[in-house]
Amino acid sequence: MANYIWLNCPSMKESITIKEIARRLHISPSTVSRALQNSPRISVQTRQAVHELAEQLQYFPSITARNLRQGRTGIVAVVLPEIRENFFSEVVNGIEEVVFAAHSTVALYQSHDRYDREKQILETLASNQVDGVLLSVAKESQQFGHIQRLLDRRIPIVLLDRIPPKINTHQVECNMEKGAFEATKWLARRGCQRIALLNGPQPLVASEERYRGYIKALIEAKLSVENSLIKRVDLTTADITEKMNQLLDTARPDAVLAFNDYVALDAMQVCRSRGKRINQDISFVSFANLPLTTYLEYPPLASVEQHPYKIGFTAAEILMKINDGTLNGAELQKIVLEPELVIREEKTVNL
Amino acid sequence: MANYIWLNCPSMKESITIKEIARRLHISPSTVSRALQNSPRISVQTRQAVHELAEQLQYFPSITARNLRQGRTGIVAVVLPEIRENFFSEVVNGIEEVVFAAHSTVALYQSHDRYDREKQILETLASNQVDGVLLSVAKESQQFGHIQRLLDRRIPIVLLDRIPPKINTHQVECNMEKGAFEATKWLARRGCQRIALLNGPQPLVASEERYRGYIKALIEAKLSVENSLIKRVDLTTADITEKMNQLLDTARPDAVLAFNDYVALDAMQVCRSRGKRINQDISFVSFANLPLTTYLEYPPLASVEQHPYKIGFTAAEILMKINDGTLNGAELQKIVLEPELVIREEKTVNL
DNA sequence: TTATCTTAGACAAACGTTTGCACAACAGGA
DNA sequence: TCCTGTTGTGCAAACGTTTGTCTAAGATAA
Repeated sequence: MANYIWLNCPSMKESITIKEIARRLHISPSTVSRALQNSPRISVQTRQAVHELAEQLQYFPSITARNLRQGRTGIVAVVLPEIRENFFSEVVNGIEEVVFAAHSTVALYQSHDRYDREKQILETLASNQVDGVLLSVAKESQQFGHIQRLLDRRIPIVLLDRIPPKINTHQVECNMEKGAFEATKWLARRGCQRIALLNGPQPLVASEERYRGYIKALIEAKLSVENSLIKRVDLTTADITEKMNQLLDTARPDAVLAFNDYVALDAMQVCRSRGKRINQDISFVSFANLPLTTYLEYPPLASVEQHPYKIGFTAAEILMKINDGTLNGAELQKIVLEPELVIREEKTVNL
Repeated sequence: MANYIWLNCPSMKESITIKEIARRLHISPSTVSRALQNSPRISVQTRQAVHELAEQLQYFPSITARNLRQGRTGIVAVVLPEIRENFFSEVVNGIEEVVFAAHSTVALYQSHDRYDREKQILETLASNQVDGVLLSVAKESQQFGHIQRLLDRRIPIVLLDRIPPKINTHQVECNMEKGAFEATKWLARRGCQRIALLNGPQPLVASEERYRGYIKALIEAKLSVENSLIKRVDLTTADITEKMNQLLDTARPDAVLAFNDYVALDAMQVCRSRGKRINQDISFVSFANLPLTTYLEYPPLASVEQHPYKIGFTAAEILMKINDGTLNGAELQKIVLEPELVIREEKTVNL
């Protein structure tokens, strides 16, 4: 109520446009437009006059109008499962760096790992006519028609990290087979003989990759592959606890390669509660290299760093290059980054 | 190169518009527009026909055109220090929920706690003509002209959590004075006599608030206020370590109220390395209630929950209500949420 | 029958840019 | 004098919506 007269005062509302500048300088809007773009077709005097007046009047171009005219929006949609996961917030960091530098805007959407939400988001994007989409699919998603529909609308998409099968578009991921291979090999070299794999859920490509790397390393190290040493978890604490207990009961592992740090941490709780000394009776290696592990009494001995920042950065770069024509959108970019095995200084229990 | 002829094929590029639907149904575009909006001015038959054809042709409205016409952008800019901090990613979650439901878009910007970056971002926003800004200022920022300039351009701003002085706009924060008060009182009731305060840096309003609540509780509990029990840290591990060591050397605290969970964790490392038994010889309480604390051997006994999700949610709601006229932008909203002291089940060292 | 009211829809302007084309003025060369 | 360039600018259309006003036809009432 307070200031409603003031708010309705029309003179305050009018924002100055190209037309207004043109009117004041007695020239045409097209001239002003070109002058602002520093077109060589406009004389230096006119250009200067326009720039001065624009500055003086605090002119800001209407991005909306420009977008409409030019058929672009300057918006890059980022669709991720959950930014509170450190991996994804780092991905966003990498993306933002590139997109901001290119004077575009990051529009953020979270699927919270739910298929229906992801679908709804992509449908929204179709009408928003974004310049491109960076997508990491939800854990839950099993069908991918929504992605294909966006591609059909000629919206460039770059898939990050979680790459669904059968979708033919640009992608950036980290070679987790190699990561699992290196991690397992490292455990074997350290003398571990019974290395367990606490893998992720079946449908995830990431689980498949880790499995392959693990097996490959066992073979190379001449260790036998035992099914009792391999478990899949659905990433809930309850399930992780159950499977870790099963491992301890039946397989007597001396090391565990965990799907990610969270799985490792939950599994370690189980081991501790059963009197095992972490990294002494049983060694842990996992994926992700979360910053929180620095605060742990007994963090995993090593972690496979997946370079999330670089994944985001690279994916965003591909999109920007496609949009400015540096890269031909028709040639699909499929980039595989190399992971890195980060070894921590060893902390063992000394009672 | 591959498909460039195909890409240039004009027939593929044309997206269907209201005009196209109108042409096919031999009616005018305005009728189509109104039909799509289910205007009662259009007959039921026509409405149905329009909807059917729109569906069949996969019509998506051009948000850009609509925005231009309606003088809005549908974009809410979110400017935060760092989304990898759990607090802020939860804030984003709350914001996204509201903004997405209102069919608007979240544009994300991170200042990385740097003043120059924050300034640059807000300048960009001025020309992008966003519908509103949700801002949590950078730790580094001491001057706030960039915020005022945005307000001068009639762009509604809601400040979150970190509220700078002298800026008169909407704000949502959590009452940290009360949080500190409750936390300190709880420690006192538990029998702690020498409660230290490991506070944040001077310029932060948040530090001031915690200080006041701490003092108030000490007085109420009839404990003496000792300067040697109060330290300020700059939130780096090095400084925290130094100040915690000073505390142990000179003040013999039996409890520590830490600025946030990270400060608490670093300080606890120091205590452990000096042989103190956490939550037995020295009790910890802090702010934030990070999820990582569930994985800790000895988490802080209690944490002051600041409800970041709710902060984001509330702030976004204010913005949306201002923009749809439910709320008058001229009446400033200053909302203070109540914190909550979360008590953990006690874990003590049992050697 | 005429006057008034409703209904369903059409017309056209507007939002603020950008850009292809036209054009006037002036120059230089033949 | 005419032709051809060059330079600087204006005109108008276009991007895809939304919305105020107008109209024609039919309905109702006097």
